[in-house]
Amino acid sequence: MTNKPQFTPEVMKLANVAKALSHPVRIYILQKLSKMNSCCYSGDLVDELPVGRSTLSQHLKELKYAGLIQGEINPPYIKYCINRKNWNETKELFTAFLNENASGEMSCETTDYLMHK
Amino acid sequence: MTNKPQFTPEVMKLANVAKALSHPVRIYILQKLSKMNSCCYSGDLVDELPVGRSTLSQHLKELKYAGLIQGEINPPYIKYCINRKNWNETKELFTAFLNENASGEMSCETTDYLMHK
DNA sequence: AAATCATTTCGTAATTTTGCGAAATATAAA
DNA sequence: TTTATATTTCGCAAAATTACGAAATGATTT
Repeated sequence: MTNKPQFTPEVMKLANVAKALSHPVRIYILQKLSKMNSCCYSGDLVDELPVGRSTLSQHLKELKYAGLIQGEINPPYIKYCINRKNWNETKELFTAFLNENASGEMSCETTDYLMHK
Repeated sequence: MTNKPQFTPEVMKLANVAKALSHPVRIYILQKLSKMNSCCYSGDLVDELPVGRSTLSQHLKELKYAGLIQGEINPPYIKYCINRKNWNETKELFTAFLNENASGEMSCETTDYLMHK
């Protein structure tokens, strides 16, 4: 049996956040909420997006489940805004992931120590 | 008819890259290839990951399709490494996305200009 | 020419995601 | 109390993702 290790928590976190970001509707919402640093309502968003109300609601639910946004009930509206704390954590997680490489310019073409023949 | 605009190319790019990153196997591969700034073979990876050879091959194909890695045929091996150019573009794209917010600490609790009542 | 080797492609099954409209919920207004 | 409003949940269908083993590919060794 070859050993088949599990993924580290960091790898799982990155993959899960990436999944939450993997739909244009959800990117749009996060971009809007983080850029303006403000909040908005499902009803405002539905006019700007090519999906229906129930579909939008599902995307908001997913973002909420992923911890990236939070909803504040303000009847009959629900005000959504960025979850600042988790958003900042996500920022750090991704920044670390994207900048892991040694700064050197070593590339495939210049490294042949793995070339078999 | 309420106007239902399409997504900007930037939003689509972000969503597509996020989709490519949305599986732990693919995060693991990218982490390894970018961190070491080196290359590796499908056969080396299969022992480190809890998936079979054909499944791993599919994940590599997806990463290649997304432009994040490239394969160099070196029979009977195929050497995979990061696509440096696209990886750097991705880095910039995500960094911009994650840092779009005005640096202020304004939060949901302090912005009530949208509060209805 | 036959056997071997690393890898991919194919066919298929199980699961997840996405999307919609109808119905439900919960509050405010008439 | 009825009506209207904003939003979600439900039930369902279509499409995409994930995974596997078997077969194919393409080059090398025997």
